[in-house]
Amino acid sequence: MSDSQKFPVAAHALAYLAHKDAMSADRAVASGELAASMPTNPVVVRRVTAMLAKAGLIATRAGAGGGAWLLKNPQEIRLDTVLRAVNGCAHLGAPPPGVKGCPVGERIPDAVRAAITAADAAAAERLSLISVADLLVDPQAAGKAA
Amino acid sequence: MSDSQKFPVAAHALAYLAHKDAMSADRAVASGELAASMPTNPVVVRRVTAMLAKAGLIATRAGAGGGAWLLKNPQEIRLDTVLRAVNGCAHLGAPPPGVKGCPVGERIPDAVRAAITAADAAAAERLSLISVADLLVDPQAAGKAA
DNA sequence: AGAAACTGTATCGGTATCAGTTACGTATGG
DNA sequence: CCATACGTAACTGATACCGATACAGTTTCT
Repeated sequence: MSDSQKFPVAAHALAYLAHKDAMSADRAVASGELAASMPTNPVVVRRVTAMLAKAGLIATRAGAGGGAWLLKNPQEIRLDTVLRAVNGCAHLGAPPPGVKGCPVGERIPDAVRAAITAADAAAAERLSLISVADLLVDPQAAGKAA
Repeated sequence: MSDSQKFPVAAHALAYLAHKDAMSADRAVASGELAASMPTNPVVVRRVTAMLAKAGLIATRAGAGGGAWLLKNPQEIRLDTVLRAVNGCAHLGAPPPGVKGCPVGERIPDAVRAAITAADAAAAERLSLISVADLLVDPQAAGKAA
């Protein structure tokens, strides 16, 4: 999998909630409002917020006046957590299975897989340096965060 | 774009060429042989080797006895170069365009884009520590390379 | 109680991408 | 001349995604 917009949508939604100070049920933001700021469809937003809720980053409530709000401070929500919450990864592809019997054909896929895993971990580690709060201060802050 | 197998195929092909000591035209390896070691289709291999040739990593020659061979030593071919040669990237998705007029809705996409770019760069940097030669020594070497 | 707002989820259609295959023109070597 | 092999185009089937509609269940307000 992966040219998914889930991660960008999730990051945007969390930043929006942080900006709106949605830290409790009485300040919940509806999916329609979040969707309007992307812009995208409210259903797309709800598909993502449902995953974020399962990951414990936000809470949601149905019914009039319902919506989503943050369960943690924006400074404490790291983007690698967000990425994992929406099942995203820095997918570079999976190695082909390799061929039995050929000693080199058998081992290369494992080595390639190890390289991909290492790159994936490096991307996640970089994202762990960025918090949702960093997304609000200025467009360059996220890239500079260290 | 991007759950592509291009990067794994490219890495596998280069490692195979290195293993076969294909360092000159007279040791060229045909796409059929490369494909057989993945296994995949020869055309899939040629689509990738054509890109690697354009990037100057290998050379290819048509006709009987033709095929692909390396233009650089396996130790000198870094995996980030390979990834760029096949137009791959650690795709985490692209931010939605954002909404004009809303100050927060306008800036968040830029911040998200900066975060994604940073993660992508981190993945590439990690790959730059791994050479094609590292893929041959042992399956874990690639992950350990530093 | 009834209306209105909102979530979560199922489903469907349209679009895009990819792997694999076949086919063809071109180039190379015997 | 002919077999070999690359590069590329075209087609197919599979897969994934976004967006939209629909609906059941939940919550608030009057």
